[in-house]
Amino acid sequence: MFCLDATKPRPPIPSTEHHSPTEAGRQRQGTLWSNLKEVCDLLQIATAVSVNNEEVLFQHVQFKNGQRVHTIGQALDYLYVVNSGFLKTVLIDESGNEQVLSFPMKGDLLGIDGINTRHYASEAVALSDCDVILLPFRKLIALSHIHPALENLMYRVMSRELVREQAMIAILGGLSAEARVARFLVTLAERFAAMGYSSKLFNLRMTRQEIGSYLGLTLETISRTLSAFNEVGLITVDQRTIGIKDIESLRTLRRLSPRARASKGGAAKPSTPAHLSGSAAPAADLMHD
Amino acid sequence: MFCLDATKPRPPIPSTEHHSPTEAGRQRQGTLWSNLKEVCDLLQIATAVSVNNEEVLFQHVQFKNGQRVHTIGQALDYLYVVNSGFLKTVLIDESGNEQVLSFPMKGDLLGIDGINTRHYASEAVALSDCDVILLPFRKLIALSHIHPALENLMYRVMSRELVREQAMIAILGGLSAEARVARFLVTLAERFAAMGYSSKLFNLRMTRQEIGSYLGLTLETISRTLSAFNEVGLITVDQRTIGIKDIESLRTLRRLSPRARASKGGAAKPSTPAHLSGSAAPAADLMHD
DNA sequence: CGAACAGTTGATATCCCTCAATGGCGGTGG
DNA sequence: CCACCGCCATTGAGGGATATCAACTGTTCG
Repeated sequence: MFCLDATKPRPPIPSTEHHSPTEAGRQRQGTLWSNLKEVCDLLQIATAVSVNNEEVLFQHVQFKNGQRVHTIGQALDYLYVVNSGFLKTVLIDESGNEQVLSFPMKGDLLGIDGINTRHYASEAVALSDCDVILLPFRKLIALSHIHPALENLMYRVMSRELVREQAMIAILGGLSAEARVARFLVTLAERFAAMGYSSKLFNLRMTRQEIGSYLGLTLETISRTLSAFNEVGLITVDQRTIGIKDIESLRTLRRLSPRARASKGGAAKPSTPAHLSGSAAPAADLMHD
Repeated sequence: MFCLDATKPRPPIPSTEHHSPTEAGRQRQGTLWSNLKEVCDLLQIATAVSVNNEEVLFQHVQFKNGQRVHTIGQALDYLYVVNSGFLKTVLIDESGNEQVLSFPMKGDLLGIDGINTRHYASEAVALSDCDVILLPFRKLIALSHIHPALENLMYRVMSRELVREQAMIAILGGLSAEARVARFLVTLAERFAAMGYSSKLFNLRMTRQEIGSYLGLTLETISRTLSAFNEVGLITVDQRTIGIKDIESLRTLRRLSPRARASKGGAAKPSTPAHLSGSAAPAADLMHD
């Protein structure tokens, strides 16, 4: 039902005992529920002490493509853990423009930006059908008093999110359009890999417009840059299907050489990727000295 | 007893003197110490329950201009609360370039980006002589078990920081150079006001280079933009001394009109600020539709 | 099938970066 | 004291990266 169709049929995670390969939780009264341990596992942080508590169960909720998990200003009652599916979080500026902040997927925690004011500061929208676990905030805090490992996990997840945003600031502040798109693809590939999906071939869940907003660029620049990467053989592009051909070059790319960017029907694709300039190969057109 | 008097005789410019008169703490054995309540007050979050604990004291440490409070990769032993002075936090990218992430000042909490990995993810450098309170991380967590208000405060401070970074991402992702500088000045003015200093006249603690890194611009662009704002009468500039003349226009500014930007000796400064285009006055040269 | 939306590509405009020269300011040492 | 030096800031000229505007195609979905 979830649609990472670009990959071969491979069970995404080393399947654990008592639930489906991709989704945590067990049926009860027609809805899915997860215990504390499953939630912690999902958050991907190696909890020193494994939490075992079968009494407390957290309810799953499904959201259809386009539905909002929470909106700006809404009172904070829950945090949310994504169990499956893809979302975006956005800020709406004073004149109604959307700024995409992140593309949460399986294992990500939503809502922590609302803890300070007790009202969500951003909006979370499903980009595909999603399965999300509800964590009643007050109950969660109470639980953390019983399970120090959970308290520890909360701090770490929030800190991790902070570091991610710092990295985003560095990308927006210092990198060229091409480098931003390259990093975006690498990060996406790594996240897919961490989820057990193919990191070589995947589908983008978001529009060029949304990618552009996320990276501080226009949709046309996203489209052009992907085409340029395709031209040079770094990736393949077909609409939203992306194939990663040379992740190492993407990882270190600072800027395509002018020749590579200009080429159209001309001398394209020599087998050696001398078209690129990355940190390892100091060339004349590097961005930072 | 202690002297958290943000209302009092205010030094118009917190310029060269090393310590402002608004410092918490009491002397003991030649060094300053603060109790838990003072720390919570400093963090500026209205703690529902006031924490009273005279037994636990936190040590102050002084840093001179240029000294580092913590560095990237260093083991996380403390969080730090700024009691006085000004700092920057920076990321160092793979080729040694500095990316400024924030300009912490009184009441800001440093080090939380290190909680996840137990190693600081960024570097904090003093931009003036600073007085900083050491919060031993483990002790802090232990204390939070005794004082629920402190636990609450920790979550809120981290969430607040997250929201600040989201705002930064939105600025970098969506605003023009002029709008970024304008927002920077407004934010700075508001923070000075919150600290009890003048929001109309203050000294920048950082170089144009550092502002540029922070805002994703070059030092020349910062300089030019400040000059342009000065030209139009929004601010006065003399080296690092900034006078705010029209904070409302700065707050809503999207872009200076081409005319205003070009003017040099020409028809400058009509008394009505029709030079500006902000969200309230839709003009032809707005950035977003 | 057609309308709305998503994506591609081209031509042009422009914002901001890069490179360069100059001047101010604060230290330091003769 | 003043010359000198390094760092910071200002300003100009020019170019390049990216936005903007526009046309066209492909896709989706009622």
